[in-house]
Order: sequence, then structure tokens, then C-alpha cells
Amino acid sequence: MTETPEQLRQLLKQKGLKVTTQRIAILTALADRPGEHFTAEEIYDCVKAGHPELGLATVYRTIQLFSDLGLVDRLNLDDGYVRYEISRESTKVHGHHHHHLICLECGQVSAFQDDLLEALEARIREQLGFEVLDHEVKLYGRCAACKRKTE
Amino acid sequence: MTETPEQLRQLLKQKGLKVTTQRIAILTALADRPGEHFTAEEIYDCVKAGHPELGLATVYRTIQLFSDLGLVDRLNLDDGYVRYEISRESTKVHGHHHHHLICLECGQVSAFQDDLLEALEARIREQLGFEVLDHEVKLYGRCAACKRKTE
DNA sequence: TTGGGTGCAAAGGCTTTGCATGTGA
DNA sequence: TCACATGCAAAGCCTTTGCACCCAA
Repeated sequence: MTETPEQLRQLLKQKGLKVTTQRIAILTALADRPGEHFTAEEIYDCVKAGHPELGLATVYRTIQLFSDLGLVDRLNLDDGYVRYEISRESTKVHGHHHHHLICLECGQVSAFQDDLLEALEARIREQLGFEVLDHEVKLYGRCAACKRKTE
Repeated sequence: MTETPEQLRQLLKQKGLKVTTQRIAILTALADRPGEHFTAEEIYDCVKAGHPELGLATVYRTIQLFSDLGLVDRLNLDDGYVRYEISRESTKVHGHHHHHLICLECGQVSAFQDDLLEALEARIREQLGFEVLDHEVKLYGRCAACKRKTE
């Protein structure tokens, strides 16, 4: 989706919420770097450069709001921080998240798009009667760059 | 795997660690209910019933130890608690975790075994050169029981 | 005996909340 | 104007750590 400030304005107004500089700034910061995953602190530092009055609590509240609106996706790597990334077009269209590839050596996080999970979900529905609505897939391993270094 | 106290004794001795009543009690509590996912607090309450002197810090330290030894698996449902379950035989044999099905209505967590992800992992290796070593799959939706209630 | 293990309490660290002030609409 | 949003600081909450005591080996 890669939201633009204008789309955010529409969405907020439509919900009776206010368009503030902080909200625009935070969304813009995330939208400028799609595919990257930021902690609240990183967003804070990043946005604070241009808006020194920003408070960390506002970042948390705004991210929460964006998450509820479906503008950002959360990612938990179990390192004590929750990370956020701008939601992607594909997410909105298919209602499916992409998969995250996490390199155990360099920590790099990348994404991979694949519909293979739909077959798995169909199987689960048939065998267990469990209706899958959403999924989160994290694959841990070694990225191509790290493999190259070792070899 | 469903560890027995005897197997734990062997494993600890072999690592030069001590066999304590607390460690045995915690492992037994988890092994008694395979497939269930407990928070540290739940383990604490559960074991404390039979061992009133138990401290919560010991639960955290023991769980950490068991996790390092591969005796328990962690599960993070992003609700603020990390959960633990006794490691399963299948995990040890194939080196692959099972998938977790999480019902958004009743919160029930169940497991599903499937090798479909291997095809996905093969594809990722071919296309991206990323070597997958481990994965975590969480599927959110509605369980059969909750679906039945609604219909 | 003795070094790892435990219990208790305090400290950590990320996130949320309360409250007075600020600001879009 | 006025309800929502923000900033700051304090509080929450799960988890970890420090330290003296304890106990398995």
C-alpha cells in the first residue's frame, strides 16, 4: 500500500481522528523505507530529528493507532522489541502477510512472498475444521551474504 | 520426547549440572501435560502447590536452562507472556517445529504437524540463497468448536 | 567440603497510562 | 471553542540480576 500523507488524511478524517504533524511525520518515516523494520525507539530517533518536540509516548500511541488501522504490521523477533513496518499493498489485496527471513548471523530481516501456505491452510481446514484467518511465518537461517562470507 | 525425570538426571549429570528437586518438579509439571503452553507464572503456581518454597526466579532460570538444553520450546503469542511447552519427539527427530493454531475467539492453542514448509524452504534456498535452519509458524483463526457455536 | 542452585527482593527495560497543556477542525 | 492529541513523568509488568544461604555431589 505504501501510504501517502494524503491517504492518511483521508483515513483519519473518515474515522473522526485528527491529522497532526506527528502522525504524518511518523507515517512518512515508515513509508520512506518500506520493507525495513523499526523499533519504537528507532522511529522516535528518526522522526525526532525533524520534530524535536516529539515524545516517545506519542510514537507508541501513533503506532498502535496505525496498527489498528492496518497501516503498519508488527513483527516480534523475540529480542525484547516489537518492530513495525509499513503495510504492503499485497497485504491489503490478499489479506496475507509475507514471510520473514531472519538471518541468525547478521540479523538482517527480509521478506518473501509465497502462496504455498494456502495449501497448508486448506489442509488444516479440511482435517481439523480450523478456519485460518491470518498467519505469521518466521524463517530463521543464514542469508546468502553470510553464507558467501563463510565459504 | 516427553522427558522423564530419569532422562533429565542423565542429561544434567552429563553437563556437570546438579539434579535438584525444583528442576525435576518443573520438568515433570510440563511433561505431564504435553501440548499445553504455560507462562512462567503458571508453571510457578502449578509447581508451588507441591513445593511451597519455590521462587519465581528459579522458574525463569530453570526454563531458560531447559530451553538451552532443548527440553522445552518457547512460544510467543504477543500477549506479553512467553509460553513454554515440553519439547516433542518430532521436534528432535526432524529438527522442525510443529505449527501452532491459535483461536482468536477462545484463545485455545493447538498444534499441527505438516511437512509442507519444506517445499517453501527449498524454494527460498533456490531463489534467494537463504538457508533456512528453523522456522516458527503461527496460524490465527477460529477453531472448530467456536465455529460450531456461531453456526 | 564446596561450587552450583535457590529464594527473596531489587533492579531492568520496554510499553502504557495519568494529567495538564496544546492544537486541529 | 472544544474534543482529541501530545509531552512529560510516573507507573506497569514481565523478566533478569545480586547476594546471602542452601544443598547435591
